[in-house]
Amino acid sequence: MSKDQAIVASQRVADILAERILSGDLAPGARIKQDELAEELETSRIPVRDALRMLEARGLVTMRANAGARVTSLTRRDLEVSYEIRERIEPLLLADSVPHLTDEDIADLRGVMDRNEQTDDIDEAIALGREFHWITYRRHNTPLLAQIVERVWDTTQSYRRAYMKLAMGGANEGAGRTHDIEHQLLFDAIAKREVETAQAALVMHIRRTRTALVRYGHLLSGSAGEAIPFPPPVLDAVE
Amino acid sequence: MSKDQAIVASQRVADILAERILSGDLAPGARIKQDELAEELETSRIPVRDALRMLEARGLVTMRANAGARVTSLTRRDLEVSYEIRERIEPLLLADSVPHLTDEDIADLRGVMDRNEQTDDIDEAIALGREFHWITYRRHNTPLLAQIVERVWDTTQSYRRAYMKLAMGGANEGAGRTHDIEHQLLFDAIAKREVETAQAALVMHIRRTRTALVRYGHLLSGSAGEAIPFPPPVLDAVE
DNA sequence: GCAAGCCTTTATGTATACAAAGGTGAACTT
DNA sequence: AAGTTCACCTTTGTATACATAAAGGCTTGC
Repeated sequence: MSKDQAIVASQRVADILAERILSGDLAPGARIKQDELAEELETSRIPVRDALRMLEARGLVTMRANAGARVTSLTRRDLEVSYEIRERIEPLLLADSVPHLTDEDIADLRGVMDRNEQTDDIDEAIALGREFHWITYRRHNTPLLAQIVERVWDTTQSYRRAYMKLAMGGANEGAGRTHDIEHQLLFDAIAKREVETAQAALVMHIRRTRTALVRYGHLLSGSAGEAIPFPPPVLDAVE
Repeated sequence: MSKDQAIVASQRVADILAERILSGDLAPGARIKQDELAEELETSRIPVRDALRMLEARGLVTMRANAGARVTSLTRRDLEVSYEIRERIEPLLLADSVPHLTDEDIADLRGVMDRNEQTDDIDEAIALGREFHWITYRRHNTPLLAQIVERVWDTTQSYRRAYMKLAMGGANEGAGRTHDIEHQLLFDAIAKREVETAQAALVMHIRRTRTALVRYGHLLSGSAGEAIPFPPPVLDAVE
């Protein structure tokens, strides 16, 4: 009873699949075959189907009857809108959480920032960035809102990674630094429990990320920007 | 081939179940047994399970391993937050749609308003109100955003109905009229393609609905307002 | 040589059957 | 009499097997 050992197969499959998608192991648009997964994870197709549906609920996977499942892919427009959504609703979540954050939470935040300064691995930086924000949301009392926010984070994570690898890879050293400074601003406001200041810092942070991402967007993709229904991946074609 | 004849069983089941939930036939918190549904709809439990997962993706159903599925129920807090979310993201969807609305769309809007004035059946008024707003969103180009908005509408619909039956039932004749006036304001702005005015009207409309709903909230529910995890329904206990 | 249609192949959708987890009620103990 | 425990029963989770639809390659005709 250490934690909650994978109780049901479908949940176990869902966890593994989610990890693969979020880690970038499976890129947006990648086809997911039920048989393959079932055999690899030594289970039947039923739990796999269940898992796919669960991930569809999280927005990570898109299914179409008789046509299989794919890792959800976004158009450039969807990606941009995702950030506009975040800009508008994450301040709500933040305000709901900040007043209840403990000193220990603040210490955790500082810890994440420290770890972030000591790494230059992009994948780790992605994970730490995510951890940072979710600590700030840790004491929320609005599961519904948190669920929506998490969904947007999930579906955009692959693109965020693609962007960062592009942006960092170039001579663009300043980008990461700006990001860190914004986190610092957010942290300071949170540490002082200044909710509105923290909200403002968060909005600025998300907005700047969006504009930066849009500026790189046309480099990332071959997409015209039209809303393409299903099969064609937009960025990061898997093959 | 009149429309799209129920192609796959799971989709058919999902459609039927969704209709029952949205119509109020199944109240929040109601238990859904796979066997029952499967037998009634003359299919096996597999498509039923699939359908439940689909509805979980839409937020209409909440599942827990080994404990069954229930119609999603919201706490008072969740309900209030839902409206705060709507207030912040629906203007985005509206702005995305209004510039592309055709004259025919405008005519449809007027038609819905007319039909609404001629009815005093609450269930029909609910449906018409929903139809009205979704016509204004009809020409959007952001499926992801629309999906999130639809989800919030879906999960709150039962509560909206419960509130309206309470509010209208009383001597509160003015509530419905206010609602209609707000729709009229929104319509006028849209007809003139004044996006920002329309957004302002929409925000006002949602905000007023929220405050009205909160004012009645304590009458509707026995809930203390705490976020209750799973089984206990909050409003509209089914038995 | 190219295009179109049929056929094979492959993957998904569904049914039946069995295993296992949860909840409920009754009986027994304190 | 009240609380607790155990067993049964209900309901969900999973595996195997079969049906069906989509996709791609082959053939055939022009």
